[in-house]
Amino acid sequence: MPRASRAQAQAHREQVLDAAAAQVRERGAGAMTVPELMAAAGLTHGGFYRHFRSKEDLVTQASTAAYAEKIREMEQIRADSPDGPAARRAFIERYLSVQHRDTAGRGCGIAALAGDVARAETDSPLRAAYVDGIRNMIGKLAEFGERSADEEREVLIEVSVMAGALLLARASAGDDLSERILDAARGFLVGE
Amino acid sequence: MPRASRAQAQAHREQVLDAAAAQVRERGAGAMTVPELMAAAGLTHGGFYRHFRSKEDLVTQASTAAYAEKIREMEQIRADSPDGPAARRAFIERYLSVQHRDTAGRGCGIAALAGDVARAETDSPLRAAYVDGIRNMIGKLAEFGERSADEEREVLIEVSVMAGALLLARASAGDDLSERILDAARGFLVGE
DNA sequence: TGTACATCAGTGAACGCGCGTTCACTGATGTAC
DNA sequence: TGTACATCAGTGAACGCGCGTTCACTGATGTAC
Repeated sequence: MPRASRAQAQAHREQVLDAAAAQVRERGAGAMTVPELMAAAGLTHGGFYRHFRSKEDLVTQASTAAYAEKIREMEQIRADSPDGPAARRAFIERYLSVQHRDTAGRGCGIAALAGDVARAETDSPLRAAYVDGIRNMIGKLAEFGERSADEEREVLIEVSVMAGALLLARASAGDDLSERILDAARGFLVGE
Repeated sequence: MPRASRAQAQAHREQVLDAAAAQVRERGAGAMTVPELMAAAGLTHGGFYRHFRSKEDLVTQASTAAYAEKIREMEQIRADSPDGPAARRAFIERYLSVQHRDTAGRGCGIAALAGDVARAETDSPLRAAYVDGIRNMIGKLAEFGERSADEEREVLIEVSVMAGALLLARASAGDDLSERILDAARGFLVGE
């Protein structure tokens, strides 16, 4: 396959980026490799650098794509719901489900990448993308509810409970405790 | 240094383990290297395997040590406090401080390693150690408060808020949002 | 308590491995006329 | 619309690198008598 058309090349780029967006959440940037990601588009590793400046560049783009994906999902949930509170409830119930716990690759990047970004340089593009992502998520969540004066504090607590419960549930998956964490957080956020 | 005494060897082992317990929280298991850890005890890398079966073995022991360190800290706080609720308050305030956010290497392993353990095999020793650690932490936290009937749910929510807020604050450090997350969580857990 | 010997903590060179990245090359695609 | 040529997406061998791990070796420590 010595020369693909522009449309094909663009499709390859998107396949690699999509595979990376899943892998970075599921296994982390360190565990994903260039040959493996290129193979996801049916290619060999050599052509990687016609699409991305470096692996780090791909990781940043893939993370950004992961955050954007979640925002689109939130907008979809809002569109499918009769009102804000119903959207909020639907979002939280999906977020704290066993299914979300077990499918990190398509799940919330804010939760999945928190530990990795915490270890990144303070001025790294990865962190900038993350802060953008979490701001967007907070913004969407704020749109969902009619709220009190201390709106931001409430939303920040909600996000902390959601991300915290999801991460602890993932780390303790295989033990009863995992489901109990999800249940407790769900009960707290959306009532019995 | 061709042969150290048993006492010296034991001290070396502890220095390596201690350095690993800090590194695994601060940079993750993937980013810490055998030569670097041995250098922390003033040794070269070759002797590593007289102390540990493998790097993975060290990581497991270091994680376990990190969890135990935190439990000891909780017991210390309890001993220094007049009653349970005061201990709970002191623990939470320390947990959600900027200082704890900025010193992951000596901080809570449950929060720092959640993302890594979530990606470990379901039956790995790393995960078993983690579940032990989080159970201990939950148990200690439960001892701190006089509580309602739904004690476990309350404690699980508290732990989720704490770990979640700490992780999100670390990932967004350098931005205003980081401190606002810590403040919101602290306000929620210990009142104004 | 002394002596002779076995033990074993630590050394440092070496290994195989897989990684990210580079590069000369191929040949269909895209473009200029 | 056809033709001639430049472009460039993808190939696959090769690179340097640092990793975890092994191993023959050293010589002070620990032990048996």
